[in-house]
Amino acid sequence: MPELPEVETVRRGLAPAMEGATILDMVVRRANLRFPFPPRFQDRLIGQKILDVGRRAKYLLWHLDGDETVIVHLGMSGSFRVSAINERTKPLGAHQHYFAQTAYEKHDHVMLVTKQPGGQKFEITYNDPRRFGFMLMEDVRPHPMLQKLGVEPTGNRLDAALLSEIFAGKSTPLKAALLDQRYIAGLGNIYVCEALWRSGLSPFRAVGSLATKNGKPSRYAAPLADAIRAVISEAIDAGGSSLQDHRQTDGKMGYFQHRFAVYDKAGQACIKQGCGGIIERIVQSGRSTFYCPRCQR
DNA sequence: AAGTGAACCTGAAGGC
DNA sequence: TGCCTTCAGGTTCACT
Repeated sequence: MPELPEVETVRRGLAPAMEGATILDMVVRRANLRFPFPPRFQDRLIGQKILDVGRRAKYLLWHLDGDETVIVHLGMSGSFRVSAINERTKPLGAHQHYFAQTAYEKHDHVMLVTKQPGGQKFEITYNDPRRFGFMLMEDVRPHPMLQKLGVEPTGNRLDAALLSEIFAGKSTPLKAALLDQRYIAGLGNIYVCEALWRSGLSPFRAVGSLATKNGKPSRYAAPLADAIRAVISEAIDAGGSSLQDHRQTDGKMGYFQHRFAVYDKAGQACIKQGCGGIIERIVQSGRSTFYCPRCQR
C-alpha cells in the first residue's frame, strides 16, 4: 500500500489514539512479520506512555516515555484500524478481558489498547496480509534502518540545487534513482511516476542530466523538485491514495487515486493539454513504469 | 559501481 | 466452478 502520503495519513490517524496515551494492553498473534518482533515486545510496551507518533520517510516512529522508540513499516499491505472503545456497549473490566471478546479479522497481527489521560480508550489493530511490514525497537540510535535515508520530499532541503548535487555524474535512470531511498526517502512507484509526468521528464533519462557540466542545476532540476513536492503535498492533503484495500485508520478512503495522470493508465490518452500521447506501461528494474512517451523527454 | 532478477507472502483479477 | 498465470503501494540480497 503505502508511500509517504499514505504513511503520513496513518500517522495522523494514530495520533489522537496514541499521543499522550498509555498502552494498557497488547496482543501479538504471531512470532514475526518480515522480521521477528523484538524480544519481550509486549513487556517493553505495556504500561508505557507514548509521547508522540512521528514519521521518517515511510517509517512510523512511536516515541515512548521510557526513552525507547518503536519503528513501524507497513510494507506493501500493512494498515492500522483505530476505534474508540465505548465501554457502555463493550464493558472492559480488567483490560485483559478485552481481547477475549475481540473478533479478530484475518491477518490482524498486533492489537493495542490505549487510554488517554481523560479516560478515553482506543483499540488499535495492525493488519498485514503479505507481512512485508515490521515492528522493531530502536535499540541503537539512529536505527541502522534510518541511517541511510535521504532527504524528505516535503522538507525545505529538496530543491534544484540538491537534486543536481546528489545526481551529478550518475547515469542511473530517473525512475530508479527516485525510488532509491538513499537519495530521496519516501517516494514509491506511484508518486515517482506521477512526479516524472508532471515535470515532463522521461523515466529513462539519466539523473546526471539534472546537473550541468560545472555541477549547477540544469533546466530540468527545478521542475522535477517542484513536481515531487507538489504531488506529495497534494496526496497528503487528499488522505493518500486508496488502491485495493488501503483505508485511512478510521476506515475512510484516501482519494488521491482519482487524480493520477499516468499510474495504472496504460492505453489511455495523456491528459496534458495538447499532448495527444498514449500512456504506456513498461518495466524498469522489475517495477511497472507508467509514462507518456510523447511529452516526457 | 551499477544494473537486473529473485526473494519474502497473500490475494485479486483475468484467461480458459 | 476451478485452475493457472500475472500482478500489486516495498525492501534487501545475490548475481553479472
